[in-house]
Amino acid sequence: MSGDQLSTIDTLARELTFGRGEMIFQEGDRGNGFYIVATGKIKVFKLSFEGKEQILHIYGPGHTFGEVPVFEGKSFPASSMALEPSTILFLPRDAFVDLITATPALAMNMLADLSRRLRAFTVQIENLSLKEVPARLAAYILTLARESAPDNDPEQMPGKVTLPISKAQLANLIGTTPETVSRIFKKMADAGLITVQTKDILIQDPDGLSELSDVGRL
Amino acid sequence: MSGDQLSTIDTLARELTFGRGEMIFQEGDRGNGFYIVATGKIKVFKLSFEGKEQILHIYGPGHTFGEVPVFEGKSFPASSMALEPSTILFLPRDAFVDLITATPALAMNMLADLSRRLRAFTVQIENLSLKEVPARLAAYILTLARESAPDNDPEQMPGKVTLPISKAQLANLIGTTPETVSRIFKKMADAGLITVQTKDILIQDPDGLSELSDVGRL
DNA sequence: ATGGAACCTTGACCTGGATCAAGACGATGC
DNA sequence: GCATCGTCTTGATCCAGGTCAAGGTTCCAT
Repeated sequence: MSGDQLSTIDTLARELTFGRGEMIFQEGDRGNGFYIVATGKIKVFKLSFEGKEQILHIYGPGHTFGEVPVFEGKSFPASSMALEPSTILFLPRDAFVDLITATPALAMNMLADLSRRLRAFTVQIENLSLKEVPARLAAYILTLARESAPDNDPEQMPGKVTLPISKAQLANLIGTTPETVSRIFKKMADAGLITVQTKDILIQDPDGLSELSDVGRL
Repeated sequence: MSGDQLSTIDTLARELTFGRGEMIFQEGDRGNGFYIVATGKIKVFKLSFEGKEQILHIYGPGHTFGEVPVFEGKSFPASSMALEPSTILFLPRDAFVDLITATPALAMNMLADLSRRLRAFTVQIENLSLKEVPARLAAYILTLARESAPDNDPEQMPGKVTLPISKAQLANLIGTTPETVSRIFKKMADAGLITVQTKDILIQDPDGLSELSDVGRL
């Protein structure tokens, strides 16, 4: 987004603060606006009938979320909660729709953003239905490493990553349980792929990890 | 879309024909345009390393698909194949981007369309990770029934639906195997929920089905 | 530093559903 | 009508990973 667009948005937005664990919206709520993370970290997730959780996204500063109902009408398809103390900008629907209608470049940005999100879901569905847990975990570690590489240059992938969330949240994100995450980390370590030190993961064998993320058998 | 927009699109589009089983595009292909189903039926899907398939969408006449690369740059995140002889309109990227930039209403339509698709993926992820196969199957049957209800009025849900795809494709769509689909249909019939006659499904107990789609235990 | 609350790990057990293999059914052409 | 091919069903077996239960760590706040 250009600086111009951002400053216009500033005048439209209301700033909200949430403590760790506070709900931002609930699945089924009528959405009359959407959100931008200013500081902190939030998750968007679904709960099953029995209370099991599947995380759909985890977003930090700069990310927008909750815009599906803005464009589609209807209600939020999932719920959202602050993972740590966070400040969130809320953009009311009507003013934003006016703005985006008047600003083709903003509309194109929004289309690109939703498209990226569709791609991300595509990958998540592939992971959940076509890969086993070891492959999903390997893929997650590699994604983390790639994201934190300077210039996103895969050649500069760091040898150490730090988990940005608890292992329990990580389990929910990749569609499994904390117990299983723990066991697979152990197996990966035994196989010489990584070393786990609390929240830090040393990547011993990037190629091996990469193969595991495709082939999936440990 | 208004008639005006459609006729403009007509002049931009190229018409393509595909036989049953023909590929429309492959995951990773550079997308320099997107598609509208004119007649026939197509699937969008991912393949695993070992060749297992997960269907992401099945689309009939009127649906657009393959627009993610148009807005995001990059390549198709999944592959697409004709399920029956189909005619497909292809819209080249550049002309369409010009048109959408000049036509705010069209941009809003596109945003609404992508938002609907995000919602659909949200449901699919929920199904894959939070529900067991019986619940997914029940949900699929109910979705079929609701879609074919007059005016989409749930009160008018028909007592019979006809599967629009083979049971093998259905299995791929809900993330399981033909064997399992067969067994669960049998159990549902034994429980008095439905009767299966080849491609026709008589819905005996809509409420029971609905409960199964939430609670998931048969 | 110390007590407590999250969070994480490990073990034992169990089950949903995948896989493999073989037959039944149904549609299509000859 | 009969052979053939694709689609579906049924049975037997197996295993990834979920669940339950019991310690072990880490991180705070006091």
